[in-house]
Amino acid sequence: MSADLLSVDPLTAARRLLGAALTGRGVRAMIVEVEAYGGPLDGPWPDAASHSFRGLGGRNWVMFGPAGRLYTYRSHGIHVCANVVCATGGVAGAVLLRAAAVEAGIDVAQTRRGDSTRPATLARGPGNLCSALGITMDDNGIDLFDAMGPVRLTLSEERVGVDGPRVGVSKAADRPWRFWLADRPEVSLYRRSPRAPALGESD
DNA sequence: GGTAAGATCAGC
DNA sequence: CTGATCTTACCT
Repeated sequence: MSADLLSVDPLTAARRLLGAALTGRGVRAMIVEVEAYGGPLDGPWPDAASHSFRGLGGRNWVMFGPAGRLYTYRSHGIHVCANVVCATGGVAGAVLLRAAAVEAGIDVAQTRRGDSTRPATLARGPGNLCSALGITMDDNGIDLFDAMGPVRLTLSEERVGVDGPRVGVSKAADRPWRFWLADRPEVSLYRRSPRAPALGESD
C-alpha cells in the first residue's frame, strides 16, 4: 500500500510528494511545492513551527494518526490548508501542500477560484490549493488512498527538487524544510514571517 | 473568562 | 502594507 511510502520522517515524505497527483472533486493537479512539519520532539530537530509541537490537541489530532490521511486546518480564520500525514509510531508529522499545477478539470478550478485567475495561480499557495480542489474542513482525517474518497493521492516516481526555508513561519524560520520543483510557475513566492527573528537567529 | 497570534490572501 | 475573520492555546 502506498501509504507505507509516507510512513517515514517528514523530510523524506515531503520529497516523495513532489510530482505526485492530487485529485479533488473534479480537479487533478500535480504537487509542485511542499513543506515538512513535525517529527520527533526528542530528536536533533524538534520543530517549534509544527502544530504538533505542543502535543496532542483538538486541532492537530490527525497528525498523530496513521500516514496517508489528510490533515486540514483553518488559517487566519479564513482559509483552509491541507497536509498529508506522514511519520509513524506515535510521532506526529505532516507535509503541507503549498502549490500544485492543475492538469485536469481546469474549468472546475477556474469556477472555484474566479474566472479571472491565471492558470498558474489556480492552486498557488496552500489556501488557494484547497480552494481550487474543493477541499474543506469536513475533509479533515480522510484517507487519501481510499479509491472511493473525495480527495485522492497517487504517488509517482520520486523527483529531485530544490529546498529552502519555509514560508511564513516565525519559529525555526531558517530551516530548509520547504521543497519545490525547479522552473515551475505555480510555486509560491517566498515570504519570511515579519515575526521571525533576524536571519541566522532562528534554528 | 480574556486575549493574542497565526503554516494566508487580495486589494490598495 | 493592511484588513479580513475565527479558532486554539495560553494566561489570569
